[in-house]
Amino acid sequence: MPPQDKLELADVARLAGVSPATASRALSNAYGVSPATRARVLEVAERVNYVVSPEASGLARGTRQRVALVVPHIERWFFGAMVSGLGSVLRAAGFDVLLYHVGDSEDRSRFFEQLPARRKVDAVVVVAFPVADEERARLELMGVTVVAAGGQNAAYPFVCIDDHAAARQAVDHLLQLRHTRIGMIGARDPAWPNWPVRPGRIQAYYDCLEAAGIEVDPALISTVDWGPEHGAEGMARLLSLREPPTAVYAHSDEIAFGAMSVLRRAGLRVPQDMSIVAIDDHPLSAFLDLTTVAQPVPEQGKLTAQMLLALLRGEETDQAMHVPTKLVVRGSTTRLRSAEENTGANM
Amino acid sequence: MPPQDKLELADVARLAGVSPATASRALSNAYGVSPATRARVLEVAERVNYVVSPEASGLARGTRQRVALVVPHIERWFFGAMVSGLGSVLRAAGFDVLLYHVGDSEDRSRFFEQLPARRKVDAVVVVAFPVADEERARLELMGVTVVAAGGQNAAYPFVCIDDHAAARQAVDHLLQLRHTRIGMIGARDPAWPNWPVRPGRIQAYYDCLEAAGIEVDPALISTVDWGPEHGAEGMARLLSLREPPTAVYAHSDEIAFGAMSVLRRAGLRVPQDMSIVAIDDHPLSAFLDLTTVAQPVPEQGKLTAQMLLALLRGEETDQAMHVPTKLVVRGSTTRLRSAEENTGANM
DNA sequence: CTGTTAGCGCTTTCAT
DNA sequence: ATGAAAGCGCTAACAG
Repeated sequence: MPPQDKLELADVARLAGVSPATASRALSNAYGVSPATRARVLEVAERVNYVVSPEASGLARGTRQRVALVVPHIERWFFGAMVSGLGSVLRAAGFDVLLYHVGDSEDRSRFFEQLPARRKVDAVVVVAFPVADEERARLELMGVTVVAAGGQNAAYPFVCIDDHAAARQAVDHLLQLRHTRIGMIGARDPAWPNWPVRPGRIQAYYDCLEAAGIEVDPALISTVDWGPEHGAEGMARLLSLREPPTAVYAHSDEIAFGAMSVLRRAGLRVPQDMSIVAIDDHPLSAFLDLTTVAQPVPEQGKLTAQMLLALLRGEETDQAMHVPTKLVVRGSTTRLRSAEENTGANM
Repeated sequence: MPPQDKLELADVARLAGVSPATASRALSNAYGVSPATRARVLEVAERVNYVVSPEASGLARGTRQRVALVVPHIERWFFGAMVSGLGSVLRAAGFDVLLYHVGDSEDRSRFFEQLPARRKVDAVVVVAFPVADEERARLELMGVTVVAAGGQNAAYPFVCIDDHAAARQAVDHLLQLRHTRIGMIGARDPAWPNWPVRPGRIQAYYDCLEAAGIEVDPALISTVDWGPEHGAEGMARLLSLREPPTAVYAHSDEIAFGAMSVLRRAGLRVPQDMSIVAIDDHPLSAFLDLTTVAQPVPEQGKLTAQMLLALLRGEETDQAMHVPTKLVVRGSTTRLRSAEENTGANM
């Protein structure tokens, strides 16, 4: 009996010999229905394969049970993993997930201009991207709870890693390996030019070097768009310096992958000729032997969702929540060798 | 004026000095409203920031304007890219995207048992996974259009690559490079044991070797779960053979990445000691110099969505649609060298 | 515990 | 071209 969805509550009620009201109560397991009646209604509903109309139910009860996920780059591991974590707890809580993929700045502005999620959701989660002031103003029009997953977003409660701490783990690792000429390949997001995506990842570089008494050489800092191809670009630039770094700290594993490919092509060995460390622990990093600072991504999604649910229940929650990161030492970093034991570090 | 969503059509109508009926017509740009009136209504709606209640509107007009995407592994590039393609055309057509992430077999059976999307969507897209018969039966209960993206699914209209052809491009490439001992690392999905995920990718191996007059050595076939860690496993097994292959064809780039890591650790060089080719053209493949058969993923998503929209409009469409693949030769494959010019190919 | 009665906010005949 | 009125399918008082 295919399009069984033609059956409505009234039918079930009639079949069960009760009023629609009672049937409704039985189905939504509210109080005030005798076990026998409820059982009968449930049995009938089951038998005829009945499901409530969410539109009607939502209209009547003024609820939506839906949350919007606004995601910039769904095809990237990080965002997918975040969505996966968010989704699992939201679904478990009976919420449906409406996905709004804002791949480029055009999608982005369309989303905030038109607010396609208006009146459709109880909350929105902005996944790992900074919300501009005007955008925040627009979002406000929706009048719903907003939280941020995987990126600090002063404006909303958020959960993410402590970028500064993570970056410190990376840079300190290099420092401990006695490197002093440490390059940094930083990432910006082309969709948000002039917006330092992860200020903490930059600041930590300065702070660590300073703490180690090393003066920052601006030439060693390369800022590129996100992505392996640009990581490659950044590395190439560093290699072209008269005095290249002996180690590089990349803002993300994917940047590092690109950097490593340039090194390989230049005939330089990792880690002997160049140490490299990054942040993320991408699923492929173990296979590329990349030393990195791991962050738990699906967990961040789950925590964000839990925070959101608490907020929706009207509970108080922290404005910020940080999850810990952990340095994973693999084969891409090694102790700086002194000049005499060195073999071909300078191109 | 934050929760502006309290305004209803009636308010707009009043403010514009018309009846709700007229206001409704004006907003849904139906016929039968004088330009002047329409303009006035639109102006008011705009000014007070009005949006229709999708629940009420949907209830009244019996429509949903939503499609469900059922996605197995959202954190993997392939699925994310597919979703991105699907989403862009669906959104452009005014549909909202409901995401159902079925990560493991438990999620899966829950999805098909409970059919959480019932009565919520106009269609469902199963993204790159085979639907079992019982599952199809359940899906039927929803009484909506179903299409498959990125994987053939005899049961539903679908768009995907021709696996057999793609695999042939890969294996023939190896054959042309004079390899004769060609290994295959095939992938199965742990969530669907005993289900050959991509039969065409296996069959083509047999067919190509046969066409080349080479007898298939079962020892050269290694079937593993999806993922780099298992690709590594598969490669290790092949390497442990008394007479290992000189080239390997992997079902997917991510399998190949794992395989390559094992080779590197074993001190074997790619491609000198082992050629390796795969299918996908993962965004990182260019940086790992992997020869592979590229498939256009977001395009498949777009095409699937277009096919779905056509179906929803009641048009006829092809039951199957194949997108072309293309061999991308990079550095992981090379001509088989004869024994005498060989250096250390046998562990 | 159960039935009756109003709506929820919008669309859509059917009149005018 | 516009308005009045009757629902769409369900839930939430309010009685009993």
